[in-house]
Order: sequence, then structure tokens, then C-alpha cells
Amino acid sequence: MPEGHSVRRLAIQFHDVFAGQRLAVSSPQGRFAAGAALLDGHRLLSSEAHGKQLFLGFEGDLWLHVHLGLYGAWEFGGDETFTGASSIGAPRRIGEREVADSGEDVYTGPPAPVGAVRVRLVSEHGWADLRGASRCDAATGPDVAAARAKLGPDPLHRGLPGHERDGDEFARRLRSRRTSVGQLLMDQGVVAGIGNIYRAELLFRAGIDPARPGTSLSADEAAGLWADAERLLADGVRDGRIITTEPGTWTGSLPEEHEAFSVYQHQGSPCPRCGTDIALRELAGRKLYWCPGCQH
DNA sequence: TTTGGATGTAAAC
DNA sequence: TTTACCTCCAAAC
Repeated sequence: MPEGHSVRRLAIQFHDVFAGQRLAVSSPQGRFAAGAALLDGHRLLSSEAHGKQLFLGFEGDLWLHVHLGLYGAWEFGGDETFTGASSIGAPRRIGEREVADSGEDVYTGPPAPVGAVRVRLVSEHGWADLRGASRCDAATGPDVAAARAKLGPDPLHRGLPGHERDGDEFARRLRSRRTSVGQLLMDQGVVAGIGNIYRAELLFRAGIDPARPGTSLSADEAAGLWADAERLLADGVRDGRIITTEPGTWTGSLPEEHEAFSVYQHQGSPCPRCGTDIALRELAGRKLYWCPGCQH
């Protein structure tokens, strides 16, 4: 379930709590035993997110490549040094739904593994457990480069050196295909990091019908989608959740689940812009939400 | 207590 | 286009 914003938060978290440290790497569940043995005892040097893929770089050009899939999640714990190092609020779990760290216990080392822990990373001050990932591989530098070459530009790379033309590249990939724009926004080779929620909300905000072929989009429409994706995903990194509605439309200081979106899971409710009932249909095996009244 | 669906993707038909 | 992956949780029995 995590879209690009969650994976970016994970990359930040790994950098904050583990960068530069030697890690014990194990696979309590056993399914990653061989890969864990390759990485065990190496120092973590880098932590990168590209779309929904997480790449943890260890000494010796060794990498841990993780994709959370639908329900994967990382859980973290440690002493005050560890939780205090986190710049994103010391979350206990980052994945399908974030859980805050209660932080009430005195740290006495990593707990006995509970459930199917695919990977456990342990430093002097804390630990991280991975469960339910759809991908978890030990990789070399060339493996990582090959995986990243399959991905389109990531709206969260805004402002990084070498990414000045990412918006143009997105527009080129989007506008060159006759596939529907609803499908293209979910294609990680067109744009990396967008999932079902951002897809629905971006097209609604742009007033674009998801059924339109990519080739029918104007340069301005493509540029607008890219700029809005940059903004919405950056907001998601900051907030730790996807929110695409405005503060004035919420009942409280933070939106309830249903208040955070305009169309996602709003089927049958009136469109906030034109009053037409929000529609729902399946597209390529995923649920597509849109307003037939004002998305053209 | 069981079922089904989920912010995802690849492989099999 | 459908199935499998393999986890959590809410809704239905």
C-alpha cells in the first residue's frame, strides 16, 4: 500500500538512525538467510528511494533492495540515541499505515522476533525489522543500476542535481503512448512512486478524464500533472500520510481518513467541485475513482 | 471465527 | 486478464 512518499520517509529514517554504522544483518524467518549473510557486518553508507523501491547501500558496493508491495512494512526500535536521531518523528512502523513510537520502555536490545521477520538490521543503538515485502534482494551496484533504469522519473527527486529535466522526461513518456492516462500514471516506468491514491487524486485535481489516451494530453496538462505530483508527494513525505484536500474542508485540525481525499474511496458521494456522484470502476485490476461530471 | 480487500507487482495463462 | 505472493484488519458470519 505505501506509495512513493512512504519509501522516501524510510530512506530518510535509515539514513538518520543507521548511516555510517556497522549492522548485524539476519533473517529470523530464514527466507533471506543467504542475502543477510552477504551483508552482515558491513557499514551502511547510503539510503536511497526511487519511486517505491528502497536501496540501502553497504560497503563493498553491496545493496539491500526492498519493495514493500501491498502490505510490507518496516518496524523500528532502539534507545534514546536511536529514536532521537530520527528526523521524521521516531515512527515505530512505516509501511501501509504508520504507527507512532510509544517510547515508554527502557531499551534492552532488540526484542525476540515476532512473526515472519524477513530481515532484521541491528546497530549498537537500535534495530529494524522487515515483514511482508514483495521484494527483498541482496544486490550489486550494477543490479541496482539495472533496476533503476526500468523506472521513470520520481517527483520526489525535485531539486537534486541531474534531475532538472525530469518533468520533460515524464511528459515525453506520458504523451507518447495511447494507453489511458489512468493506467500510465500507475506505470512505474512512466513516473515512479505514484500509486492508486495519488493517481485518482492527481487526475481529479487536474480535471482530466482517466480514460483519455496519453497522446491526447497537451504539454501544459502533462506539466501540470508533474508539478502537482511534486507538490502532493512532498506533502506526503512531510505529513507521513497522503492528504490532497485543503485544511478548511476538515472538521478538525487534521483530516479524518475520508476527509483526506477528494475521490479515492468516495464512490457514490457528491463531487466536492461539481456535485456529480463520484464513480468507481476496475481498470487493469485496480479500482479507479473519478468524477464523470468535471474530469474531461 | 472466517472472509475479503488493501496505497503493488510479476509471472502465468 | 488472472493468479500468486503472504500480512493486517475490518466486516461479515
